[in-house]
Amino acid sequence: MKTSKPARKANSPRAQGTPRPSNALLENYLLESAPAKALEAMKPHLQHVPLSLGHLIYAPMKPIREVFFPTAGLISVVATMKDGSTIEVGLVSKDGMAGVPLLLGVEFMRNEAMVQIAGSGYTLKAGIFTQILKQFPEYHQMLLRYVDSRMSQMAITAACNRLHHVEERLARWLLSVSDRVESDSFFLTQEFVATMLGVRRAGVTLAAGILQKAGLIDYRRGRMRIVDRERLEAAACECYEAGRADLLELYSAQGMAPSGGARSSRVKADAAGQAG
Amino acid sequence: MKTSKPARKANSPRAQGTPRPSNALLENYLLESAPAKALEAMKPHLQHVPLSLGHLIYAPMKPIREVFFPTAGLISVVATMKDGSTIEVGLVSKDGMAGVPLLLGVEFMRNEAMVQIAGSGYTLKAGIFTQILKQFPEYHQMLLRYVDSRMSQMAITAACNRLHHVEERLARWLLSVSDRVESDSFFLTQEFVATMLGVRRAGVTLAAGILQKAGLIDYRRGRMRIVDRERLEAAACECYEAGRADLLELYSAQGMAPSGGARSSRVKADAAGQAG
DNA sequence: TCGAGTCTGTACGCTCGCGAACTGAAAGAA
DNA sequence: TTCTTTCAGTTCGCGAGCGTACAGACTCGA
Repeated sequence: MKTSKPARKANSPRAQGTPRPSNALLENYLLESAPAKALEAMKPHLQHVPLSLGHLIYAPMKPIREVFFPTAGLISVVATMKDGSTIEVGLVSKDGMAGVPLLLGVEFMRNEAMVQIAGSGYTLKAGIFTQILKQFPEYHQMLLRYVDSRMSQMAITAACNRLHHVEERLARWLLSVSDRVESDSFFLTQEFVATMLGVRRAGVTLAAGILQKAGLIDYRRGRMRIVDRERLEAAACECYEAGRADLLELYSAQGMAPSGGARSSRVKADAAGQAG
Repeated sequence: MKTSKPARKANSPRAQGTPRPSNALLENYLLESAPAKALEAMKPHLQHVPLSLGHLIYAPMKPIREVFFPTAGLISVVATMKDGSTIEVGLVSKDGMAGVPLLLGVEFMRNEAMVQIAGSGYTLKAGIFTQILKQFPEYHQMLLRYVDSRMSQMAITAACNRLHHVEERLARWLLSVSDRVESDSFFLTQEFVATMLGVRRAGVTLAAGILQKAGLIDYRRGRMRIVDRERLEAAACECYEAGRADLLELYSAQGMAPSGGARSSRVKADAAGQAG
């Protein structure tokens, strides 16, 4: 159960420092791995903007005015019921983009999307983006693979939501977030987490308390820190590994060169091992 | 609460008899609404095959050899956990296709797919299908909208799985199935339903019992019948309406001309009414 | 330094759904 | 017919998570 290799530099926010080959400065994988010409065409229209905590990126059933390529922080796609209860159905970070429906020829969002961890990102006007897709079908094709990975994550989430317990789900979720923001500590209130997991705030307190007492995480007034990643992974449900494997899949298919928690080399082996 | 118009011919499996304009003989909306040339190119390679109950269409993590366009019956995409627990993450019928990843450039399924209600459908070899997509980008684009609708359904399901109770979910699910097979009665064991909803079999018995006593459904040894659709809709969670609105969305965008439960004209109004 | 606002810990009764049985009933085969 | 198999109904104790409420603790700004 214990991996011999140092799977991840613990506690070091933004551990990677090696610049990526070509378009590394952009700090968003979907932009970085764009064909050179497509990127060139986009560049003049890319606007780097801050993503501030809680900001509503998309309102449900409203047209998509622009797409977002985060470079830091985290965007959550959230489903809201009539009675106000909510739950997360998608997670977007520097390894992805918000505004996926545009890739499928649909011009509005069905769910709302909001900034969950502050950061920054590039925006691109919907019209221009659509143009780019037409102009560079290889890029469009690349991005469609990303859609598949999002679908896959959603399928896992759908199952996880039903079949697993709060504590495991919390562990899974924290790990996923950590992977995506490439840091072991980040700002999050329990209230917020509860919204994402679709449980009571008090439920999160309880679950987080257990994880904290066990020394897996450290939680203090909005600041969350993963202390023992190994054991937190053990505490998470299988969905974490499954999701991570999917991401890796995507990365290798796209020729991306990511670094960090979601990309430790043993994942692939694990996933393959349990496939049979 | 009661609609004046006869929203649906009750108890008559396959109630529609009016042939659809052009490619109506095909009985699958995604085929029927294909551009004429694309369809022509596909036709020689389409094989009409029976879909027999329980048949495994796709195994998880295996390459997609062929895509399926059902013409009757129902295919479920199911997520299975290590411990054997399962839950449905997608529903495919004559209004859709199985093998969506191919549309996104991914050549294997992440989840398994199986026949849940016997029927029939067309198969098309993956290689040929991929060719067609390249050759007819308009058709590919059309199908991508279908992907969006599947994603949307999945998002709803993910939320529903977490936030709603067995009884409402059962009602929703039965209605969805009924819409898709275009019949108010069909064969289903409680065991099977439990698998789809991700609950115990006994849980389904209980929920189904309540619905039956209330006179909404009629359930007898594998045969399921919707008795009072109106009230069953009222018993279902909001997710049913939401999903139905999405489907309608898709149909109108694609210029499809479907008939049956999912398409009663009042749906649009309802959906629009609650959008604000 | 104090107070307002925000976030977290905890408690209590309750409901839903679980796991694990066992019984009964229907359908199909011999 | 009788036997076997499959499906449905029901029970029981149990645990997870809910809704609600309140108290404590931290933070920030006045």
